[in-house]
Amino acid sequence: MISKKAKYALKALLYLAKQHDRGLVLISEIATAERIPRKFLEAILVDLKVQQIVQSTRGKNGGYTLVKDPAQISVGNVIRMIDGPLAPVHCVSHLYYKKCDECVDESTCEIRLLMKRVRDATCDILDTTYLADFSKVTALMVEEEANQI
Amino acid sequence: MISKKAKYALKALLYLAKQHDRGLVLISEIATAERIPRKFLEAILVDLKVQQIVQSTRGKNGGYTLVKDPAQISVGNVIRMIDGPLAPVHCVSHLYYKKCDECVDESTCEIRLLMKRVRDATCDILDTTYLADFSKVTALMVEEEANQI
DNA sequence: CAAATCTCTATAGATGAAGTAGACAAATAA
DNA sequence: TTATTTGTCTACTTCATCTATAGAGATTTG
Repeated sequence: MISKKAKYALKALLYLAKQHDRGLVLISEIATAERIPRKFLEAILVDLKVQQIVQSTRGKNGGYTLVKDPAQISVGNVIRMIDGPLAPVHCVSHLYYKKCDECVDESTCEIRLLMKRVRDATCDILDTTYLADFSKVTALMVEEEANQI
Repeated sequence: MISKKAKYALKALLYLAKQHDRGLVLISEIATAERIPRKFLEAILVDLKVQQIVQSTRGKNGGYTLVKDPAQISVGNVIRMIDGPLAPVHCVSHLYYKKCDECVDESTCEIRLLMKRVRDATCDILDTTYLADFSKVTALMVEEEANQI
């Protein structure tokens, strides 16, 4: 299970992706639109700022915006930033690898081999899906492009 | 991430599967062999007993044994018994379905569609892998069959 | 300066994970 | 019957994490 925090982060980023060319977006606008507790969202956006996914401006007319292209922010990385490893056990994680305390011999652990398949299947999906791949986003972007002609 | 409890449950069941035809196995034997805290394992085995995966006998010469055939106990079900849903979000779980609090329209939620793919991929692996599928177990069973001739 | 925004620090309640302790009940064997 | 072995049950602890909330502070604009 991913945390609510990670889900909120995804929703917020998706919202920012939709508004990508409208400049800065208010925290409170995102919170209202996506029904995320405002103060909680603040904390999430700070995390995402530290990770250099978003940037912000203070003061009047301030707000948040994406730093990177929505086509370069993968869902997998967003979840990792908030929740940590996607793998079901630490011992099959690439980025958060840690040996199991109780494991006698990792190289022959059958559970590990099975969990590695789960990890790979999960990462195959989440690491190849980017914010820009969500159809609403792309549909909206196509619309906007059309409007710009 | 699955819990340690679920991992311990799997290891204990796998151990019981290996000893399947040797009758009752002591909690303390499993605990020592798999390096699981003994008292914690007790609690886990009670859970598995409630779920009718194992059965036990008290008193001298007592112990635990599997109730079902190792070829009929899937890893997915074991994890579900201990940890609950395999799905990354409740709203794509079959057995533990629950609507997301903040979701405006589930039918068009893009995150949901993506997570459904993750759930399906995970379940495809874990619900089709049974205790008997672990090679050590099967190898040992083959050996034992040979010895019985 | 006043208003609008983000920022930082602190706190808090609920929940669950992981584990421990100890008395209790049942089966068996001497 | 009694001692021993083994699982059972209840309760508790400790610690961490999740999900927030409150409020003062810093910054920018008009």
